[in-house]
Amino acid sequence: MLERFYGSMVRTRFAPSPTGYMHIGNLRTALYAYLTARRHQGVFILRIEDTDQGRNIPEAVAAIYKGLQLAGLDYDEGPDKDGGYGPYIQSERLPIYQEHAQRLLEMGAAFRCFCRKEDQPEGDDAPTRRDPCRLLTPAQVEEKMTAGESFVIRQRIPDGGSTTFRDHVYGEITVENAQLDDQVLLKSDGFPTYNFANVVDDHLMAISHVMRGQEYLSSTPKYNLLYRNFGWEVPEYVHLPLIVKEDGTKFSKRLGDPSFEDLVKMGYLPEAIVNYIALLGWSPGNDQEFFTLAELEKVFSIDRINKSSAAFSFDKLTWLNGEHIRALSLEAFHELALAYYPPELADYDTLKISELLQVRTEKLTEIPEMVTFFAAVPDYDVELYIHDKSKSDLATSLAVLKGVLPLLAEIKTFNNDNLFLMLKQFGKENGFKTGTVMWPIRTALSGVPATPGGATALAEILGREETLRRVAAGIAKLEAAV
RNA sequence: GCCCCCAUCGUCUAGCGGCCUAGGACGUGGCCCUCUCAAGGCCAAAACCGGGAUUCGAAUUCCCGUGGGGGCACCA
Repeated sequence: MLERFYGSMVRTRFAPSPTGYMHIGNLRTALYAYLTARRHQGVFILRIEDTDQGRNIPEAVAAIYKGLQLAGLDYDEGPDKDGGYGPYIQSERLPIYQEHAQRLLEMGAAFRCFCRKEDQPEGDDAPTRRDPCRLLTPAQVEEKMTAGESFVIRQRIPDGGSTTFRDHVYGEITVENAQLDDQVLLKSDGFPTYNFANVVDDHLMAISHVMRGQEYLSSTPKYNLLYRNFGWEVPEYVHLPLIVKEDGTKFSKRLGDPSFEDLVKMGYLPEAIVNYIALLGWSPGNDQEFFTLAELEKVFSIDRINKSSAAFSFDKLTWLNGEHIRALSLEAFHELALAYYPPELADYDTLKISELLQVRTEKLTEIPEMVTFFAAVPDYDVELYIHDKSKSDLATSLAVLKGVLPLLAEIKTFNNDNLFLMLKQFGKENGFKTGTVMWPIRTALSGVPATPGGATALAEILGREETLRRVAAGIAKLEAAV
């Protein structure tokens, strides 16, 4: 399906409006556009769509750069990377839109509309598709203009007929022109609407594949009419299915759903989010689910994009995040984990702690909770020593702890392997299962029912001195209870 | 209201007329491993929205219905 472009350059673009954050749907659009460009040795372009003067957030453009960088989507052309098709910020292209609107006016494909915004009907039903101003005579237009009345420029939709276009994922779509409205192309403030700017820019920037959300599907015929008016070749269209929540409602930042940046703050790795997002609406055709960006660049294909909307599953993202965490080198994971360790852990060998944590961490944010016991044993219930599976109860626990205390004090090399062998031997000699020996020690050392690593691993990290102190405290606690 | 789109396990999906007693993954349940918890291994429950039509044969093609989503802004 892409044959037509194998001979020429594939150029895709990501054209966000500066809202201050990277919406998940936008991230996926950017990803797919990026992957399509990379897959065909094409060019990926960043264009800023800041044509809504009432909605611009000053720092928002920086957020776009940051988001793309975080995701690893580097662009070949953009505001700060001139590729000869600039400017790449729409607010800097105003004369271009005005000139093109003028051409449309001259060929009769557009007209000036002097209606006041307040006069426009805004009901849910029976929208006026044909604007009354399209009937104004040149003299009337002249009169209103000299009177200084403000106006917008609207597209003149043909009265009859229909418009058909082909979309790569949705196939052929036909819409009656009667269904299309005389949309505004140029606002009264001189800025273009998205509907106009995207057509002009996509053509002028030689975009080969227009990739965007499915919400633009029904207005695409209007864009095609514009391309036809200008005599331009229509680009390839690739509309992407929506991303929704598991309850089927829209995934929206405004409704409290996290943005890309929010997800990172929640402890998800950017590469895991990118991996997960790639699978939301696309599948490789085999069973592989773990992908690095580099791998995606090799296998991504427009032909395998799905039509139906996909629900965002935090469960699956979390699992995939765990996969990415485990795929990290210990050093890389350690560096990430460091930021989540409480300062009290500084006394310990945190690299060893990281080693225990890596296989047990699904989200970085759950790290603090998993390691607090290293800093201090919480006030735990003595019942914690009772554990059926380990055949451990208060009596065995007390006996084990007491028997093991001197051994721990004497053992020459205080490390995981030696401790394990020694304690196992202790169990054998005293008729205890290994688990019966380990359970009370682990409990005394941590005060929590589950820890990253077992008794001996914790002991090694805590060191002989602290281990003895905690075991002694455990003995005291048990003696008080018995 | 009008127009457009979509429809396989709870979720993401494979399937592009016979290979389907519908495959994989997440999640869920069980077992194994085991020094707790994870990780890992094994197993289980779990789906083709409904009705017609085409065909020797339909999850796959067509039509109708139903359900869901999107659009109809001087927002993108």
